[in-house]
Amino acid sequence: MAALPAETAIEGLAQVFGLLSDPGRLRLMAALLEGGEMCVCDLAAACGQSESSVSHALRLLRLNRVVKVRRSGRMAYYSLADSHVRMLFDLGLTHVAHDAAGAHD
Amino acid sequence: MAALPAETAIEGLAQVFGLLSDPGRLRLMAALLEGGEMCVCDLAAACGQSESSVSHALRLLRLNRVVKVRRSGRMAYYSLADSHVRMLFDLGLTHVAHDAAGAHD
DNA sequence: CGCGCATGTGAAGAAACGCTCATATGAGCG
DNA sequence: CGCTCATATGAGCGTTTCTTCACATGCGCG
Repeated sequence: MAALPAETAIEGLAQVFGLLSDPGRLRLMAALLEGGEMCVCDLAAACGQSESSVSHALRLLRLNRVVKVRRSGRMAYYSLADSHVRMLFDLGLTHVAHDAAGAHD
Repeated sequence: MAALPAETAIEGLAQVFGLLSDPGRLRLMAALLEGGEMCVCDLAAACGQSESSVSHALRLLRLNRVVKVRRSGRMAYYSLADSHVRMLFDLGLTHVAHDAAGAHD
């Protein structure tokens, strides 16, 4: 990684932030931040989404190592894979708060 | 903010991360992180985008207080509004690096 | 003082995204 | 053993988002 590592990095960043740009996925992550570990149906109920869309969303998050899954019988228990999400949340909220306080469109 | 501040916060977070989910905008922000303050045409040249799309992108970023503008004659010099972007960048890159190292799909 | 460059904006087409419906797999239970 | 529940996946559709083109504004220069 010498010439333009920025290019690959930029693409990766866009992908990661893209995962965080959907309210539905954000709710799932927020629920996991609070609940620690939850199964798909509880997640769906807690976030007010269909189990299908939750499953689709979790697949994306799983493929990007944002969440991890533990299986027990026919249940799948999801949890956050690392602490980056919490930091990203807090940092994002800081900007949102600052933004709302300052001004907006 | 008592009952469900989460809902408003979630929407705000999604919007902020949505701004960061586009490679074009990310490149602009990266250029500003390095260059400090740049005009639209230099930004367009540095990021390999049309001046029009740069102008559109900068408008979004401006409306969300991510960048600020200083006008001098017919030129418009843009710079980052605060340090959140740099922190978000670093944190995002940490996840990308960790993700790439661990595994992916 | 009119022409050109830097920038800003609106509209339209293309592409990406998320949601829902239908269906598949696999585990537990009667 | 067959049925049902929890989850996973694929296809189709509606909506949003990005890019481009065309044109508007405003400053500076000859």
